[in-house]
Amino acid sequence: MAGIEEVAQLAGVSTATVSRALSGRGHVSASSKSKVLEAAAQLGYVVSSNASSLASGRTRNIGVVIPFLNRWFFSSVLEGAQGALLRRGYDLTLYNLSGDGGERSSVFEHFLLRQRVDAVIAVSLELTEPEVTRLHELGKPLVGVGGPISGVRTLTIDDVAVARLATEHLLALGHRRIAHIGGDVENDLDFHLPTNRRHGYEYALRDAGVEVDPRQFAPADFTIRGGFHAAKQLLGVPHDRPTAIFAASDEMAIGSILAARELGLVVPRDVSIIGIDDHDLADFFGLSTVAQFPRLQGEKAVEILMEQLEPGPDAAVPAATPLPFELRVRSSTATPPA
Amino acid sequence: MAGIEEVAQLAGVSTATVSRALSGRGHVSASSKSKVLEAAAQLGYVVSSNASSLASGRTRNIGVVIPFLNRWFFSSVLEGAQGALLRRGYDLTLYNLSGDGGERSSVFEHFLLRQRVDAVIAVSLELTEPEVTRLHELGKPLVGVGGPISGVRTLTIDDVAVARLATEHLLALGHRRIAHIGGDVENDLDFHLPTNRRHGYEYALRDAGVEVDPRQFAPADFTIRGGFHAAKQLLGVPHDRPTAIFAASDEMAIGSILAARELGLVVPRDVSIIGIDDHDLADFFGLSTVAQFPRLQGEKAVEILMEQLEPGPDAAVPAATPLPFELRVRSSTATPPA
DNA sequence: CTGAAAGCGCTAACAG
DNA sequence: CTGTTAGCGCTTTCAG
Repeated sequence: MAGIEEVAQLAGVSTATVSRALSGRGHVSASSKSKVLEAAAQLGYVVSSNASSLASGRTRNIGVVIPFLNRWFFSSVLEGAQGALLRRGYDLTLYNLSGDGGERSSVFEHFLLRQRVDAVIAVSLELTEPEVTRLHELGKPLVGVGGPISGVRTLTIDDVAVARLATEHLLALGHRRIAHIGGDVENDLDFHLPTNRRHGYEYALRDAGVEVDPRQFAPADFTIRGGFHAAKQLLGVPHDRPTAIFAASDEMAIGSILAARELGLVVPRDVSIIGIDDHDLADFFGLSTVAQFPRLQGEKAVEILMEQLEPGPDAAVPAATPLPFELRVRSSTATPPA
Repeated sequence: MAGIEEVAQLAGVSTATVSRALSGRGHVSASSKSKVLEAAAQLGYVVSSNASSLASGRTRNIGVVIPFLNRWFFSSVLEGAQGALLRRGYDLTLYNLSGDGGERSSVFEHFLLRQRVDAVIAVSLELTEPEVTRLHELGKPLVGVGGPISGVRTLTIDDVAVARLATEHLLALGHRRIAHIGGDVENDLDFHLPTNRRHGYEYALRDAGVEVDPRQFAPADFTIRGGFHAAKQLLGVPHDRPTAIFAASDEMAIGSILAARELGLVVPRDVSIIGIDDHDLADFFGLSTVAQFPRLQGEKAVEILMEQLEPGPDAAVPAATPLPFELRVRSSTATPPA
C-alpha cells in the first residue's frame, strides 16, 4: 500500500498538494494536478478512508437502517440508494433491524455513534424522539423513506391519494361492492401506511356515494399468503360477494388472485383485483396496480443527503417534492359482472 | 461527543487503561475496569471507529459483495451475515454489483482498497484471479458463498447431491418421465450451479436405469415467470407429457405449478413438481423441495472470517464442513398417474 | 497556487 | 497491572 508521501515524492510536490489534487478541494494548478494523478495511478494509490476521515471529519459513508431485506419494496429502496451512493464514491453500511428493541437500541447507541457514517437513511422506521435528537446532536443529516418521522424530511408517496386512485379506477369501471384488504393496524411497524391507504379507499367510496361497509374489510400482513387468506374470506361468502378487491399491496393482490382461482372465480370476469406497488410479479400476473418507484425513492434520499453534505452551487433542497405514482391497468380489472 | 481523555479523567486512569478496558485486549484490574465502564456510560462515550481503526489497523467492518438484493437466496444470505456481524459488534458495508464491469472494477479498485473493511464476503460471484490476488496482498481474508472461487474458502451446498436427492425422490415415487428446468448456461453469472444441478439430475436418472432425454430439459432464468414459460413448453406437448418436473429453484417450481394449473393439470395428481431452496413461498404453494439454508450460510461465512480475524483459543477453522440440505416433502409430489 | 506543520482520537509498544 | 509516548495516514490552517 503506497502512501500519500510516496505519491508526493514521485510527483515532486508536497503531500498537501496531493491531498488537494485528489480530493478536489482547494486550488491546484493543472500541471501539478496531472502529475499527481499520474503518480497516484502509477503507484495504485488509494486514500486510506480512516486516516482521511479522522483528519477531515467526513467518512463518505452513509448508514441505511432498514427493517426487512427480503421484501420487494425494501430491497428496491436499498438497491436505489446503493447505486446512487456508489456513483458518488460513497459507501453504504447496512443496519438491518429485523429484531427486537435490543438490536435496535444497540444500533442507535453504538453503531451509528461510532462516527462511521456521515448521514443516515431510515427506511420505514418510526424513529423515536430521542433517536432523532441524538442524530441531530451529532450533526448527522437524516432522511426517512416510507415512514413519517416527525421533524424529519421524509420521502413517502401520498398513500391516501394512491389508494384513492386505485379505488376510483374500480368505481369508474362500475364496481360498487369493493372490498379492501389492508394492514393489520395492531401489528404494523408503521401503522400510518395501512391507515392512510384505508382512508383513501373510504374517501373514494364516499365521494362516489357508496357506503363503506366494514364487512368488506379484511386485514392481512402484506404477504401473498396473507392476501390469499383474506381474499378467501371476502370471496367465500355465499351472498353479495364483492365484485372487486383493492389490496393495499401487490403481494396481497396476487394472493387474492390465487384465492379467486381456487374458488373457481375468473379474474377479472367474476372479480376485479387491484394492488399497489408494481411489484416484480405484477406484470406476470396481469395485475392492475398503482406503481410506486422504490428504487427512485432510494436514489432521491441519497440526493437529498448529498445536498446537505456537499452543498452544490445549484443550491436549494428541492423541498417537499411529491413522489410520483402511476396507475397501471393490466388484465385483472374490468367491468363488474352483469 | 466525549473523547477518551475525558473518560480517563473521570475514571481517574490513563487513556491507555480506558482503551484496554473498553476493547478487552490487555489486562486491566477489575476495579479499574468497572470505573472505566461507569465513566464511559455516564459520558455516553463511544469510540471513534476511525481513530481506532487508524491506530490499530482493524476496522471491525466487513464488506459484502453481492449481485442481487431482490432475490430470496441473496437477501437471506445477507440477512444471516448482517445478524451475525451485528452480534459481534461489526459493521457490514454492502456492495451490490448488479451492474456491468465498470461498477465491478470500481468496487475492487477503489472501494475495497480504501482500507474500510477487514475482510470480504463474496456471494455468488466468480472473482477473477487478479481480484483474489489483490485482496490477499492486502491481507484481507476472503470467503465465498454460493459460487466456487478458485483458491478461496467457499461455502456451497453440494449441488450435485441436492439435485440428485430431489430427482431420487421423484424416482422413488415411481416417476420415469421426469423433466428438468435448469439454468440457461449461456447467461449465468455462475454457470457451475445450474450445471451441477443438471448433472445431479442426470446421475440419478442413469443410476435408476432411466435414459436421459434432452427434450425433457428446458432452460429458464430462475424466476417464477421463467419457470412458468419453461413448464408450459414441457407440459404442453400432446404426447408423452412428463409426469414430474424437477426445477432447479423453487421460484421456477412455483412457476411450473402455475403453468400446470393453467393447462388444466392438477398437481400432484397429473404432474409432480419439486424444487430446490425452501423459498418463503414454498410452504404456501405446498411445494416439495430440498431446503438449503442461506441465512445459515451467511452466518457461517461470518464465523469463518472471525476465526481468521480474531483467532480464538478453540482454534481450528472447521475445515470444509459440508453444508446441510434437507428434503421437504409437501403436497406437490405424489405417485405418477396410473 | 503551494509547502510546513499541527493535529484528528485512539492504540500499542515500552517501561515501570 | 498501569502510565507515557510515539505514531497510524491524512487534511487543513497558516504563511508565503
